[in-house]
Amino acid sequence: MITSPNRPENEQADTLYSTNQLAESAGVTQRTIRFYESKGLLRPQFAGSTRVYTYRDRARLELILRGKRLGFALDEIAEYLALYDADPEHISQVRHIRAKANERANDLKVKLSDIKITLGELEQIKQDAAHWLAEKGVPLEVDTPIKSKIK
Amino acid sequence: MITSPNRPENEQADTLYSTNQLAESAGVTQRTIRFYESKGLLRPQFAGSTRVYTYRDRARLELILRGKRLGFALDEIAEYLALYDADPEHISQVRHIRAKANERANDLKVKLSDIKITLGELEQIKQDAAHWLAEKGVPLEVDTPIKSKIK
DNA sequence: TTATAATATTACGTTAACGTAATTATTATT
DNA sequence: AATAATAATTACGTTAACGTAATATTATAA
Repeated sequence: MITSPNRPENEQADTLYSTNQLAESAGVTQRTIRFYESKGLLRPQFAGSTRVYTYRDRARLELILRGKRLGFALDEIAEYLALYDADPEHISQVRHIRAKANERANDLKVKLSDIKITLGELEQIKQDAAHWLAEKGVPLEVDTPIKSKIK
Repeated sequence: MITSPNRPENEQADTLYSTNQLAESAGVTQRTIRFYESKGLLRPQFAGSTRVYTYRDRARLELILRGKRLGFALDEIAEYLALYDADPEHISQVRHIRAKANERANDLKVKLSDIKITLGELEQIKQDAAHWLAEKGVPLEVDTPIKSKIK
């Protein structure tokens, strides 16, 4: 109801993945996949005893990995995923989702600010270094044969 | 040389901190402070056997905590701090710093993009929820006595 | 149908980043 | 000087997030 992960355009809606395939396509190990399942983050279908993943599972995995890149713990990511899962019946549930989404957004705004500040500092460092090198009259980078060839 | 952390305006340049004071002022434990020292992230002065921290150490601690908020590991943060530490003699060192700063900036740009995407998704979730609630003709939030009082 | 390759299950191991004592100096206060 | 409050040292404990076998089941290919 609320929102659901989009199907990537360049991928068949009905593509199915084995554990291994899903893992490789995302650049993680099977262990990681089954670990996420054990934590309830992924819930594949089964064909007998073999796990079968759909593009939905793949999208969820992407969300998980993005959360990781942003430094969130798996249980925080689980909460985030729950915002997509819910097919809420009751008003209180929808309110809860809205509130949670808001919390999460606020967390992210702090990170956004941290990142901007840090990028500014890094830029400063880079400029200082560049000036220092310019004063010495030397190029910013070493002129490697490979680079000059590419250029 | 290159760049150094700024002294916070509203803090004396000569304020000194004990381990405990530094910890409390940053909202961490002494253990954390000494742990960071053991990893080489902080290098306080000593008065006898007692550690003495300056505003510089405090600034470094802030950098460390910001790095943590962004999901960086301590050894990555150590690399970042090294960009401030270095008082480089050689051209190769300055080039190295510039290159590292650039790498770091690129990492951060990925995170920045991740954050923006996620913020967009959260916004979508919030809007969906808001519309759903609007259709039902109910208010977005529960009207608590406290909130209405504040208002 | 047997060999080969994928999957699954089980379970112990590992690393980072501290937590949590317990014990031992130091320093400060009465 | 005795006591109390801080600080430091030492060291074992903990949690998250997997890694790394080892073994057992399928599933598939020859």
